[in-house]
Amino acid sequence: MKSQPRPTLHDVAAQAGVSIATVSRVLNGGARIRPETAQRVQEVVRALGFRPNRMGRDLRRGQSRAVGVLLPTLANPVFADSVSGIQEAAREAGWTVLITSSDYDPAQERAAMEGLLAERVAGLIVTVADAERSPTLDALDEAGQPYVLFHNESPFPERASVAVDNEAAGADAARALIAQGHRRLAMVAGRFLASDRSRRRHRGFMQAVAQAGLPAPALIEADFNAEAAAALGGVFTASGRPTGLFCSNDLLALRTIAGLRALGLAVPGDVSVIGMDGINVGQLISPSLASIVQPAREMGRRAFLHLLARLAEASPPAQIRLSHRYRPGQSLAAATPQE
Amino acid sequence: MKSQPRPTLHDVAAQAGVSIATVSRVLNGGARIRPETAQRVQEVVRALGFRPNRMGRDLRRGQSRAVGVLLPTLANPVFADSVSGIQEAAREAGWTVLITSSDYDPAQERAAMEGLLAERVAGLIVTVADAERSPTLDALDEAGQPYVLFHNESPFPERASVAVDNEAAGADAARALIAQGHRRLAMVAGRFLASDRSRRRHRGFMQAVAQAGLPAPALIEADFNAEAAAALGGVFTASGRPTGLFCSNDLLALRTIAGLRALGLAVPGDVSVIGMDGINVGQLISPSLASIVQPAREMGRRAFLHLLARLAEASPPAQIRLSHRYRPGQSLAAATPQE
DNA sequence: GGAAATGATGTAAACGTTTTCATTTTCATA
DNA sequence: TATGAAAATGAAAACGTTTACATCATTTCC
Repeated sequence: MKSQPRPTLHDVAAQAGVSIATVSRVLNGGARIRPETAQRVQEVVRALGFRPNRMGRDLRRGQSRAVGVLLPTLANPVFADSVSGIQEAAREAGWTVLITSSDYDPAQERAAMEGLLAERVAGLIVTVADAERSPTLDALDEAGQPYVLFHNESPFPERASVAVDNEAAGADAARALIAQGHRRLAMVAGRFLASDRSRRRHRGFMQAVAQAGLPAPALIEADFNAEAAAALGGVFTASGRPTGLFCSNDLLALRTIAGLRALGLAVPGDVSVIGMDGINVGQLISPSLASIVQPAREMGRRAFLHLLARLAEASPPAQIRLSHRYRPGQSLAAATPQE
Repeated sequence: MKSQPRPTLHDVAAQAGVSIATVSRVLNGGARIRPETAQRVQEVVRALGFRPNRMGRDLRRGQSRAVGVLLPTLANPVFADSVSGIQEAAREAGWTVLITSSDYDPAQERAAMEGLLAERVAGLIVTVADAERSPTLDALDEAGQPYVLFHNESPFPERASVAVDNEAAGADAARALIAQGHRRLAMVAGRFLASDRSRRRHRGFMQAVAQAGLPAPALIEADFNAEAAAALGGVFTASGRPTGLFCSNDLLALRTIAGLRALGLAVPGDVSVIGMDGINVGQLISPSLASIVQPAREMGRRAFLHLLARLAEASPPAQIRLSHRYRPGQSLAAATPQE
């Protein structure tokens, strides 16, 4: 079955005995049309199953009611959920969403962004590795492309963003561990402190620990792909090993727990672990994962809405901070007194 | 900073002292152009940072080198991975991917599909709840819209599809349990046997069990959102309760295991569990999740490539079956002899 | 009852490309 | 050098919309 040509404005106009301009006006509203004419047109539109051709419309308008989204990966549920939020808000507004992912690779990040620009998206929602030093962002600025940072925070106030307060989140993670009596802490970060997210969480974590008068936590950098156990080994064979661990995201926390298990350490028996993101599976597993929860879906919604506002020049760039919250889990238990 | 107007073919043509037709030809290749002219044009293109406007191009071509993807949800990693595969293949081919999700809701499914059609995508990759009875698919057929079923299998050979052999997968799950000495089995499905995937897996599972001469397994329908424990309670309080459980997907398996735990049953101590999909987190948790693995990413790639072939009318509709495989996990252990 | 204002609709240009067809240039051959 | 085929390029139409402007019909007001 070959797809027969879809009806155009001309077909509708001919059938309804009016001009294409009138049809267009009926469809777009806002113009004065005689009610009976409007109704007749509507009927033909329905009868023919007419849908405006987006290409013609966009070309004429000079804008494609589409936003581009650039994320590290969809494999991390926190991003998948964020995307759902974006899509939800976009659908309500009648916009289209183009999604690309960078797999944490700067080259792919740049290429994906170029692709979105070629698509003539009206604006972008981007999560970059490091918003404080990003060629990708510089290129966007230079091109004058409107965008909203997502999950990133920028030191430049003219760069709009939607994120949680990662520094405060790191601090809250520390306090959650400390409140359960943990005194020797450590943080596990992905292969980057080349990530502003990780860095901020780390900074907040360190500050809260220092404020509590505790010794400075070790920082364990564990490559996402390598065996987490290897990286953990160094810190955990030493005497006086940490009893409380903050992992910079939940997926990493799961890997870390698996690594600890491989080392013969029990969670939370020997070590308590808290992650960040609040992914759903964290609550299904045993021990359930304590985490600093990000409102991923809501963040997506807000990012889209803020971008829309920016595009309409209805609002100046804002650095929107949504609030995170601590979700207890079995992976974070009270420190054993003798430790 | 306002985005200044991007250069068009006209700008390039003027600057290079040729006509827009020549520029177009240089860019699209396939036409005979004097090398020196081509080079001059290329230089101007680079200098001006010209990128062809997709709207103009698509409008003229009458086709929007874009494919639409309709999935139940991105929250299930098996779909997120599938999308990555699609995007990867699409990027290589220079196509754009539009993603929508239905959240398992027929109304949203239909609405999302309408949205994609309005977008004038060239073709669709769709996962529907039930491919054997789907108004959505009927509508697509009627509109003459090319599409490829994804994760679905259709009884109609003219409907192209890319999926694993779900029936065989169900059978393999049964055999994996049986091979470990389990004799009393049950299957847990989501809120639907209104899903062809679940039905096929169920059918294969039942057949393999019957073939082994074992009593027919109970079917437990557990709403995804409700407490799985409730649904499980009925089967597991009775004497002679099952020792082997096949869950129709991994996410459901995780929920089920949590439900069993709530009932005071240990996995795999009291009950062995095998899921399906092979999501990554399954290998991070403890006990690790035994599963029938789908090659999600590869399925995505193949779905896109097959759709492309169909669009080019380079191949007739095929029902492509990719092979699944059994991945052992700690959640499936040998049955205790006395059981 | 006529002028002016208002309301409804039509005409045509424009958006940036690709592509058909016509035209010019090039170059080998007679 | 004249001829013509082949190669290179240009002119213009078309894709389906939106919208400024023009036009026509209707009402309103004196």
